Amino acid sequence: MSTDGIDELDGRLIVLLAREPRIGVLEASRRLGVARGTVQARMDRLQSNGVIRGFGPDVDPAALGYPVTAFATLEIKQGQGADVRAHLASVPEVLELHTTTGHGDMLCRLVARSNADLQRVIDRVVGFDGIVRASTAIVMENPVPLRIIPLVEQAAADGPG
Amino acid sequence: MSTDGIDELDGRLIVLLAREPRIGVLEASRRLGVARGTVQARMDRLQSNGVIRGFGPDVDPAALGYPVTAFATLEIKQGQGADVRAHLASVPEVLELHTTTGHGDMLCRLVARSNADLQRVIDRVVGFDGIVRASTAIVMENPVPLRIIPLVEQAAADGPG
DNA sequence: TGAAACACTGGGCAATGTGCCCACCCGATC
DNA sequence: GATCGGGTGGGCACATTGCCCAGTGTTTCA
Repeated sequence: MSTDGIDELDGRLIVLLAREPRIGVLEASRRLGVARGTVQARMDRLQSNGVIRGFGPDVDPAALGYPVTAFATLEIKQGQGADVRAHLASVPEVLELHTTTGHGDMLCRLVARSNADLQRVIDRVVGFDGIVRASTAIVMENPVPLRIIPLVEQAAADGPG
Repeated sequence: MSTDGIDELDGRLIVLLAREPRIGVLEASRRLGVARGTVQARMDRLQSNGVIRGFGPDVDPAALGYPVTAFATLEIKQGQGADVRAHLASVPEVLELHTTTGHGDMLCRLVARSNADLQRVIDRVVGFDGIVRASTAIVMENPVPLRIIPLVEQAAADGPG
């Protein structure tokens, strides 16, 4: 079993990678003041740990032509969960989907080309038998974009284990 | 001004990068069947475009020891927006924050070490003067993790402009 | 107390990829 | 008919990678 948690060096490495993703192993080792092999080993471990899932390109939907983001809370008909999940997964504008506690609900993140287009997306999302009701909140501002650095620093400070 | 939208080759490149983030420019050019310089130019353009924001490590909070995710809807006292934003930004467990239409609200994504720990996080989040009320939905399942590939394919199919 | 296990260091190697050139070609534009 | 933008295919020096090694300190455990 991989021990949860990261130590201080792991933390510094992840933060460094987050801030300057294109640097290589050698440069990272210079910045961190450790040997190259150490960085190599840490990165291997972090990835096989699952702490670092990958280095996918961070694509901005707005720059793709989808500047509108919204969150939709869905109420699902009993027993229709699997069908609804499959349906939502087939809609490209659904960027993520969670099932949550509360009203036996789902929460999904949507994007659209415009407010008018959002209507089309929502119609497509809710135009499915298993969905009883949907309430949508349109995002106006994003004061804190998805981030991980503060949490990494916290986790590193708390120490491994 | 950069024209919104991507063409079919951009799309294939992004999808390729998303699936195999560690491949280099040369390998990408081989896979796509184009010259290396083309890939180089496309990547430069996509990044200065803002379509690709970067290649940050994709860190899994669960593997850091924060397996619990929740979404909190916050009701804010009039005029306290800026203070609340600053307060939430100072909490590491707040991974993102949006202001939304609806009840003049905010929506934030939280993580915690456990359900019990979530209580601590929520107390910290809402223990601030400008926040009137909070309702929290704990994530049970994540049938569609944050994704971008289907949207990229859609955008590429729709063509540039 | 001794031995083994582990992580890190610092170094060396061949192979590969990178950044940066160039000349050339082609289609669209004016 | 010329120009321009984007793609091609090639070449170059240089840096980096992946992989090896032996040596060292620290911790763990018998």
